[in-house]
Amino acid sequence: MKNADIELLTGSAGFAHILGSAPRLQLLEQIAQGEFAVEQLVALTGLSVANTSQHLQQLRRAGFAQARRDGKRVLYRLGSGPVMQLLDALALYAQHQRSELQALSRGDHVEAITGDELLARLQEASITVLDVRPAQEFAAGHLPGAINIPFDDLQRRLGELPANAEIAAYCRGPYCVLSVQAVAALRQHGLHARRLGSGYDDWQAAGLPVSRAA
Amino acid sequence: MKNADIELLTGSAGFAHILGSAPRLQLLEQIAQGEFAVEQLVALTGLSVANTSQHLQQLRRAGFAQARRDGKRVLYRLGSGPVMQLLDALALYAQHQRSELQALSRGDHVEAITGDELLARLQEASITVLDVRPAQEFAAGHLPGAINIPFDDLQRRLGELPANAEIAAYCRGPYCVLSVQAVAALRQHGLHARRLGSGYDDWQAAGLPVSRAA
DNA sequence: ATAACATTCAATAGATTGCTTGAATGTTAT
DNA sequence: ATAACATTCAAGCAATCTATTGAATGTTAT
Repeated sequence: MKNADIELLTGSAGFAHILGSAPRLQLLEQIAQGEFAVEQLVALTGLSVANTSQHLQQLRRAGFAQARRDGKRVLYRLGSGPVMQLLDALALYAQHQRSELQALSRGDHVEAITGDELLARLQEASITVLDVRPAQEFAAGHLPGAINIPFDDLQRRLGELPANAEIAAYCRGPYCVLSVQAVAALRQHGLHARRLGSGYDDWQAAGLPVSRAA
Repeated sequence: MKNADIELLTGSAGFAHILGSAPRLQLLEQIAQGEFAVEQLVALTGLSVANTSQHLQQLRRAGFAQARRDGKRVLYRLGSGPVMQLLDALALYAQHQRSELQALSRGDHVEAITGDELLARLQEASITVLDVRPAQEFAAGHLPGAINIPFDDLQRRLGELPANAEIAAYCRGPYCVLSVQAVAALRQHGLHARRLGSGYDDWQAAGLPVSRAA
């Protein structure tokens, strides 16, 4: 193994270690939504002031957070690098594991539906395909017969979905955060939803049929 | 904050904590490339047998690895969930931070190039645009005038790139792992490369011009 | 059965981390 | 200047994690 790889590896481990703490993740969740002063974060997380400050500084040293002074308070915001992507991947993984555990304990298989099975069931109209990507991406190309409800709109447009038929949700990649969250949300409302194993990109790359425009 | 969110959060922290150890990351790197017995992993990492086994079991409990028995050895492979996506995001972040530190110490700005600037410099032909996505994705649509060298081929096709002109590399998303690695590789070979701030998806979504076919 | 082997379990000492407390820094208002 | 405030620094103890050791489990070959 090359030296540079090992360096990168220990670096990665360091960053992961910083993320391996619930209080720090909670702080990151907060400052991902805007700038917050330490005092506010203390109120939101229930930690002590000094403790919060120290966590924030670990986040800052790792580049996960940036700080700027405004008067006598210090405002923290998310770092400029690909922080959200990392946090999303982490949340996605946690969600995936949790749902898999639940599935095991229920004997219920959350197995993602495959492209072939989907095509077959589309022809007999026994399944509804849901595209949770933003409307723009949907317009640029989507699976045939899919209906588009961007994830942000999902909660208030649940009524547009059939209550009894099966629903297959997808978005861009095979492990898109949105599609997993969408399936979780749909199930919470009693709908029979599964996730399409591959995302739109894979579908397209495999040469399967796509539609354009609405 | 909702209760379910906190649960997911502590879950995420747990997973991140498992990743926050260089030996474990090294083990994951190895088994990401296929199945390995404990003995082999011991040889590759230099850890003790018992220690390796314990790390592997932590990885297994967290779903990062799976094990199966083959005769008197136990073979480990990557878990079935979105493990690689998480590892990639982590490696990407580490790489990003490292290059940013280097840039700071050199006073050199690795600032990603913006779409507007790229368009302007394309018109005066003072820049070469490099698409490092797989050929299939490239064929489905790419930036005007871009040349396609998939990342896997980059090392042996370096000669196709202009030695003096500036190069802007991109792939799918704004923080695509490939484009960052590509820029790093190009710079190692003395080429003047930058990363396009947005990826192809963003470019397309912004309504900027694209070409199809080669 | 017995022996040889690969892996896992269990227990321990050493190091690291997290949270608390009290003092120090830096900023604004009086 | 002085006081009030927000944040950070520094030290200490409890809790946790790591790597090591030696024994235990399970598999194959003799």
